[in-house]
Parts: sequence; C-alpha cells; structure tokens
Amino acid sequence: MPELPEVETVRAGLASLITGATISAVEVRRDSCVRLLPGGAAEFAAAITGTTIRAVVRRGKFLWCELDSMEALSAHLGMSGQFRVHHGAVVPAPHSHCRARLLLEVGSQTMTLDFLDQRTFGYLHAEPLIATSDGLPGGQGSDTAMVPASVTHIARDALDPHLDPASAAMTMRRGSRGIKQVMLDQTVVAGIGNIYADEALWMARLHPERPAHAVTSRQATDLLAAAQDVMREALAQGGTSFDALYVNVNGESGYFSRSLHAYGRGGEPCERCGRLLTRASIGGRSTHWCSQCQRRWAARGSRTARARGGT
DNA sequence: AGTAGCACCTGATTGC
DNA sequence: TGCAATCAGGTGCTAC
Repeated sequence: MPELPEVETVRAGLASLITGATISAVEVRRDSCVRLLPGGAAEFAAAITGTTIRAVVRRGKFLWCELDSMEALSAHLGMSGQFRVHHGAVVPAPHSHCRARLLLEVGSQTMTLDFLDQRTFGYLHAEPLIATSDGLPGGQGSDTAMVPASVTHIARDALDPHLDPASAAMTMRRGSRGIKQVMLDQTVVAGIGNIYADEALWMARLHPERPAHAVTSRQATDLLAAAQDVMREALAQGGTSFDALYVNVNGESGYFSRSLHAYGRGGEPCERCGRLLTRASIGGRSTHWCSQCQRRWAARGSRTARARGGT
C-alpha cells in the first residue's frame, strides 16, 4: 500500500524523468480514473494536453505535477496505483490494469507515462493550484505553498521540514478517538498509513486504541518521531512491498517489508518481549500490536493510573 | 463539532 | 473442480 515513503519514491522517480516534458496526447482507458472531473475524460484531456510539466510535488500521499498552465495534474495512488514510464517511440501494449496513458515529449525524445491501478481507488485529476499558508488545518510554520484545490484540507507532510513537531503532537492528543485513528487522519499529519501507523505504535509502545486524550505530550512527541523515523528508513530502502502492489516507476519493489516489526506479523513473537503479536480489525483496518509492550492505558504507578485508582 | 460507519473496486485467497 | 464468500484498505461522504 503506497504511503508517504512509497509516494515519495514515485515522486522522485517521476521528477527525474518527466520534468520539462510536454503532454502531447492523453488516452483515458477507464473513465472512473478521472471521476473527480464532471466532464470526465474529455475535460481531463482538454485541461492537460499541450501543457508542460514544471515540477512534481507531493504532500502526504497526494502527488501532483505543476503545469505551465498554472493548474495541476494531480494523482492519488489509492491502494494500488502505479506510474510506469517507457522510453522511446515504440510503445508497448498497455497492461490490463492501465487506466490512463499519457504521451510525453522532451525535445525530440518521446515517453509514455502509464497510470496502472488494479483496485481502482486511485485517480488522476486536473484542477487549479491554490496558494496556501499556515492557515491550513494542522499546518504550522510560515512558508507558503501552492497545492491543488483537492489537497487544501490536507495537513502538513510528516517529513516536511516546516512541520512543528510540538504543535503536531499537541493536535494528535485531541479528541476521544483511538490514537491510531488520529495517526491515519490526513488532516492532522499527512502521509501516515496503516503499515507505518502500526510500526510507529509498536516502536513507541502505545496501544492503537488508547484514546488520544489519554496520550501524554511526551508520548505523542515520541510517537510522531517514531513515525518519522520508520518512514525515513523505509524511504532510504525504496519503500515497502509485500504483495507487488507497490513498485517504483521502473517496476521495482522496495525492500522495507523485511524490516517490519508489527505489521503483518500477527501470531508471531514480539521482538522485544516474545509475547505473540495480536491482530485485530480496528475501524475496519487490520491492526497489529503487542498486548504486553503496548498497554491500552498508562502503566500502573503513572500519574494517569493513580488518578484512575490503578488498573 | 467531532466521530463512526460505509461505499467505492478488483483480484487473490479461502471455504464449502 | 467450481463457485461463492472473504479480505485488503485510503478517502470522502453521510448520519448521528
């Protein structure tokens, strides 16, 4: 499942290959992949054909190309989206999961950019760029940015250097939801998905269902740092892959799945204490944790436990 | 306002 | 063997 490290790997790959390219032709092979546009495939093609890609940008799991038209060609990979680039004028037959194909030109060079998406939760979109500042929900810092209209509600990226960890950690402690639910809320901090949420909670020794308001300031800070650490490490290894749904623009998988401590390891021993890891569905998402290391409530003897009369 | 629940979708896997 | 049920899950919408 593409989360921040996977989407960043895709962004970097695309940026190196298609920056400066002009979109010469657009073929939408499945209309639902441009479902956000009322005018469908025709509107999509009309909006981006003839434009030149200035930059490839990302916030959280949202990805977009800045176009010279001052609009954005935006994309979300959903669960299974992939971009694949082919070089040269000889264009291979499209994959059965190919939802859209763009022809690109850089000078005399021709490229084909395919958007593949087996489970079709992903999309392509053409939309205006909106200037944003620290007025963004969950956004801190003082820089300004241009983001697509559909991304204006998304919080600052978890690895954005302008993210204020103390402020983000404070936001994470609000409300009655389980802390994992909060981590997955892209309007709080952007980029954390199901895999890295479980990993960060295991590293920070926090139960996924601990209410956000029962997480201490120190714990929230540690949890955010753990999420950043695990995603930085995954990024360095080219992203996680355990089912071939995620690949980079050259079709290669990452290696980070070998480093997972919690996700997908239900029934296996915890690497810290040996207790068998629990797997359960929480909020409709498979969740993995150690019932020994990750307690739902604060440990006996802590201020919280004493206030409640202990557990 | 904040939160829970569900729809969206397809292919691999599991169960009978 | 074959068909049906189950599972995976990010986002956004609706309902409470």
